[in-house]
Amino acid sequence: MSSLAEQGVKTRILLTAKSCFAEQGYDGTSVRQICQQAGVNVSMVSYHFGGKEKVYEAIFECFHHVNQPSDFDYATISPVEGLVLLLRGIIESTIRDKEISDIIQQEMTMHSDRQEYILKYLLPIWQKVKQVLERGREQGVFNYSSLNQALLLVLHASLSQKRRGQLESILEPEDFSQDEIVDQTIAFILQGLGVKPA
Amino acid sequence: MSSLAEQGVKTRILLTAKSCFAEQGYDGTSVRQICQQAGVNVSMVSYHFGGKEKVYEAIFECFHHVNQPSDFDYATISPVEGLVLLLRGIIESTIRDKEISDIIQQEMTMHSDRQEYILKYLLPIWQKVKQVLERGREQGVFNYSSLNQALLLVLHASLSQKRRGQLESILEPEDFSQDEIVDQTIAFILQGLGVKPA
DNA sequence: GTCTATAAGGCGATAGAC
DNA sequence: GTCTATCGCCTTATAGAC
Repeated sequence: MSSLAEQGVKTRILLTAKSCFAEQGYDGTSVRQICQQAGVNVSMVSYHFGGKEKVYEAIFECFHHVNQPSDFDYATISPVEGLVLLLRGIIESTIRDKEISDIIQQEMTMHSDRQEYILKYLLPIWQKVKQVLERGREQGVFNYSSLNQALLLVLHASLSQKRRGQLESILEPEDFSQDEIVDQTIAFILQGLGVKPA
Repeated sequence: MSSLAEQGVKTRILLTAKSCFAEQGYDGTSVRQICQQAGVNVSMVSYHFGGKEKVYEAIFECFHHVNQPSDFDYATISPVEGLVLLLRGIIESTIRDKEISDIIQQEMTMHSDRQEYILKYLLPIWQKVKQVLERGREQGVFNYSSLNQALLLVLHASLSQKRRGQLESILEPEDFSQDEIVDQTIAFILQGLGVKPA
């Protein structure tokens, strides 16, 4: 049922494009390649989406939900709990949909016009992280000098899964479950922020 | 003296290409654009380098020194000191030459053939970081569950400067010196690894 | 070493047939 | 909704003049 071959044309284009953009980048992927790989005629991209750029946008409209911050009430939970919730959401979404997360990572290092589009989805989450960090410092549970630097460090650390592929050759054959990896990442970040173990 | 206009043709191409690749990616940059921006005839790329791909390789041969690990003797320094030395080298090199560091970051998320070329320069350093982490855990100064995960976290945290541009809109107008930023990054990582403050 | 001119092909997009 | 055929542009690379 979820096999590519059984999906409709529009979905096949969308899923194939997502995979290609993630592996080769936007400029490194041609409309022709997407369509060939999706088993679809070249003209279908223009017909169903209106062009290559629109396919790109459609990918995000379709899959942005995976990266949405969980809503919580500041009054009822502590900064540490809030941060853990946010981090868990961010880290799990990068593991759940590696392709989207790769596309985002690529676009963020380039200075493309497409970046603006992506930021629309990411900034609200980053803003939340920032607020939690600030509140935590006010309450004395987080200990850092620069709010900016802390925010950057926290966001980068939560992307730590990204380079597994490249480091494969020097990594150990450990096996931790996905949940354990998420927990270890969160623990590292909390320690880095100077949170005392409970 | 270091103005682009006063350099030789080969150097102008190299510097301009580095800037373009960093901003737009390899596939997003054309030979024609590089040459126009460098004030040089299109054919000069083939003549001096042998093609676009060779220009890319030449960039790394030319600038890899900035990312070389400082050599130190394991017998005379502690794991913490060794890690600090390595991290300082990595972090400072990403700040010193943002372009190279952007190019590396782009290529690492894509699955291109060019990646192999970059890894040649990076793996030795990552290997050193891994060894120091391992030794530190044996001696009880580092505290982490998964060596792989610790390595990934440390390497990602040391790239935390990378997203300043995108986060600009939500960052505070703080001003810390470059040295302070490096120190804060290292402090975060050490704390994350469970190192007790001296 | 540097230039112009051009080759050979891929690109995104679409008009028009079915 | 899907296909073929094609347009016009841009790409990398180079042959040959100076």
